[in-house]
Amino acid sequence: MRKPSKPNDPNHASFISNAKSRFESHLKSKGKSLGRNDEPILSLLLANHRAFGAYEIAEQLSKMGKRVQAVQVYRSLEKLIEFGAVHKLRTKNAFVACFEDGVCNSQQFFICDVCDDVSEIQSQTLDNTIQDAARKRDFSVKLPSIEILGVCSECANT
Amino acid sequence: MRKPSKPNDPNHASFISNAKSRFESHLKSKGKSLGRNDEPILSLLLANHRAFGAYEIAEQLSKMGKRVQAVQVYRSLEKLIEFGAVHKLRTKNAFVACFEDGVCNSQQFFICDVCDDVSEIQSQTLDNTIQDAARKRDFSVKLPSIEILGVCSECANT
DNA sequence: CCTGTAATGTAATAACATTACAGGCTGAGA
DNA sequence: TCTCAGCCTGTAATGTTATTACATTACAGG
Repeated sequence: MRKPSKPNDPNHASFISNAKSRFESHLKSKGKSLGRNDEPILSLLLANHRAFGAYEIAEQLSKMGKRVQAVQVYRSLEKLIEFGAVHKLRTKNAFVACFEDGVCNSQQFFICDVCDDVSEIQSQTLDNTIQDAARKRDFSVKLPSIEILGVCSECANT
Repeated sequence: MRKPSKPNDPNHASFISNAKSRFESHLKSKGKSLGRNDEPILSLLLANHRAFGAYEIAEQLSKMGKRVQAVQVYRSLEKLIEFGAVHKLRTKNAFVACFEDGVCNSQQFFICDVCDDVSEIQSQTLDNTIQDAARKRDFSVKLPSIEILGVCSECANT
């Protein structure tokens, strides 16, 4: 199983620039373009492995000299989410970068209560299990949201 | 597979009174008691198969002559959720009664985008799959939240 | 009666999210 | 090159969800 890129990975930098250029070409293909605010927001999220609230993002960027308000953050997030570069965690009302390579469709997260670390998984088994359950009840799945709260291994061992 | 009790079930009334008395004895066992607001809120939720926002609950009850504010609703909901009589849907910021018999630990929902119907399932397979995935990453699960948005069979056939 | 605990009521505010509107940039097509 | 449409931006206001703070009421047990 390939681990998703984390900020301490040696090739994290190249991962980030890849993610950005994928996003940009996606936007172009949809007649849109990379906005002035999109890049800093994506960077902030990619530089961390945890989720940020929208207002927290605004605050962080403002601290770094790039003054933005919440609404602008939400605008960028909307595009980023649509593309799959960012996911929304419903249990936290917060947003986290996607660290998977390529296009990401699934939405399966383990979220540590202690350190707030978010790790995304792509379990085909889990997907299949859900599809099976859905089929049994004749339910057509649009958007599965799976967020498992608990304690990660690092926090358990301290 | 046993279907959860729905408002149109012939034995729905007895299901409701069971749920209420279970909740009441649970409270007693914890040195608490059924509050003036708890019962109307639980009744409202049990009488419907969909999720209600907290403010919507407050509004409904107020209409019925029982004036309550959001904070009071949240207070009751907290108790009801802790007991397992009500679940919170994070994708909707809304609350739905638990229609399972007995104690409910799991949190697996199919939510219809069209009619807002919520159906809860208790898939052991799904639980196991998640536990497996968690074990692999040494993650200790506290609170899994699984909400599958889509279209239910009834809405698909119309 | 007094006291401690839980429940209640009311007001205010925090936290999260969206709408409305005015202005600015850019690129495709006349 | 002009220009107009579509997108992006900034600002303000508002809507929605959730919580805090504090004063009050209800009630059981000493």
